[in-house]
Amino acid sequence: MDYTKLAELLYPDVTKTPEDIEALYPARELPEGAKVTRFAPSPTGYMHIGNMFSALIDLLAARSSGGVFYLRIEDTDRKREVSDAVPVILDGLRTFGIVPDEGVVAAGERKGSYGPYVQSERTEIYRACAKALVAKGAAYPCFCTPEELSAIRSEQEAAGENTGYYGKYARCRDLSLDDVKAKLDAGMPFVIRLRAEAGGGKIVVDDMIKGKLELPENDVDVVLMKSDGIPPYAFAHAVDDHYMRTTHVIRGDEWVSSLPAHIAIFKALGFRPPKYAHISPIMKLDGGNKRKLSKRKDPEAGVSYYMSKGYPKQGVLDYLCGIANSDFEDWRRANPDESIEKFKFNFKKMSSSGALFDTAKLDDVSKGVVARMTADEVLDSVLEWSRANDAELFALLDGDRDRARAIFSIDRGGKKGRKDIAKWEDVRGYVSYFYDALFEGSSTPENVRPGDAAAILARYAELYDPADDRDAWFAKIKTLCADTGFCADMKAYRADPGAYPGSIADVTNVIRAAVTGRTASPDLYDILRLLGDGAVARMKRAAAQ
RNA sequence: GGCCCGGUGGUCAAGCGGCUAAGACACCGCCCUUUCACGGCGGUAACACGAGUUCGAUUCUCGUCCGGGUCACCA
Repeated sequence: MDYTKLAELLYPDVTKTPEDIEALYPARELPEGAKVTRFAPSPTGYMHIGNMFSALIDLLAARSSGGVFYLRIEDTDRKREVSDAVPVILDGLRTFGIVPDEGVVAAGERKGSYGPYVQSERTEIYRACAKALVAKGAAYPCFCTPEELSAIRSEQEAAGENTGYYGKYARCRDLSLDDVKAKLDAGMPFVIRLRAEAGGGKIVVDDMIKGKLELPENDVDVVLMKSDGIPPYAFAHAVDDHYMRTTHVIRGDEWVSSLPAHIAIFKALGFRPPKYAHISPIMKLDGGNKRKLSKRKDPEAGVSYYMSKGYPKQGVLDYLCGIANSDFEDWRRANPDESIEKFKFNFKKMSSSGALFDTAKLDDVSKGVVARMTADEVLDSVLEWSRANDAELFALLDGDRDRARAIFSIDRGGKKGRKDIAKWEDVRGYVSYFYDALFEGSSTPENVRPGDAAAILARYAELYDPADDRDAWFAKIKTLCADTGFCADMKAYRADPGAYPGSIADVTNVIRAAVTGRTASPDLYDILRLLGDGAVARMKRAAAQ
């Protein structure tokens, strides 16, 4: 069989060779040990948190080694393609601060000299490689129809054999040149398949995360070019990552089972495979069992969820970094203001089993991040978020920015970091009592008798003067205690709680609850000053009830 | 079902033949505090099970069980 003729028959118009292409993409000039990574999403219009996680690992691996992180669009499945999906990916990445330095860096913006970075624009390259493979006898055309293939599969299933196009089931493997010519002339569609080598043995791959992986050698004649002339994932992966000079392929571990086929393709092409890092999926607890976060069932599986809730980017990033390398938390404590790109990321420290997504932990990390922000940073972020997600809140805040800034300034700065905002969605509740439109009404602490509470409020409404400074203000609280029989000295109170109707803590809480509707809030003195007459009105109203 | 991978407190996790088995989140208690927080201190709580190897197994081997992934002209 003259494979060259077969190749000519299949791809008469292809004149380029893999060597020609090779010359176009010389080795990258990077420092020793630099990692070239890539995030390669398909444009489905949806971004999974797991995808973002792997993009983060790409970024970390590249940055911590002085390498390059690029983004490639894998749009080889025309059926699944969604229009305008690329901006969704880019937006998701950008709002969480993951910005590639090469490839498709923004909608309509490409950078780098290893492109094109969109697979649908690379068919010329794939065709040249496919042709060369056929000419070498390493690949061949297959005319089997989907019906024939599924018949083969059922036959194999019935016989209890492995499914796939291999061995005796690979019917098109040894078609003669004339057979091929006849089928081509008849206009039959075809795919190009890899002529798999014997198989039966084992291959060992040293995964960056999972360590030694012992896998069965590939014996399936996998599809290299689909009948639409576009390659499926595996072939595109091999040629793109080779020509784009990727050093480390980081992807979900659902790919490890197809790794032998990928390695076989690299080998057939004469390319050296990259290093692989297969990351475990992010899981969720469901009815006592762990399972992969599902796009259909779990809203929190989508990156858009975190965008719409308004999680600050550093909160999400830090949480994810903590999942990636558990010593990240210590590093963050030691370097509170450093960019995560400075973190010395280590593949070996990644877990080889799937981590459960812990929203309580995410919230805690995120609260820590927000607690360190200045009032202006908080205001700007909340404004930006609410503009798109909470029009009422935006109008309130934007209507008087100075007042909004003053609200966010309470207990902020210095060592008093309050941790009550995890995400911008929480802000509405946090500021509600500062705005009559959002105020939910006064309440009374459970451990104070209603009569006492009313007396405290009525008296304090007379006593309170917005002009008082902090000391004068507190002196009046003490006066209030004396007037109502409550104990002004916490130590004395603790020594003999039964002797008083309550303590100064109860007194302040009565006022707090009347004014804010809750028993936990930032500094009362500051709140009262911001509320002014409104606070007094609330106290009077609550006292009258 | 075949083939891979995994199993340390409720969760994330250190650990690599000998330890009172780290730490973080959550929870509980105490302290600090004019309130609420923050913070500090302390507490409850774990090596899936069974064999083997070994003087000694959380660590090594095998089996069981459980969990996950994958078996397309989808990625």
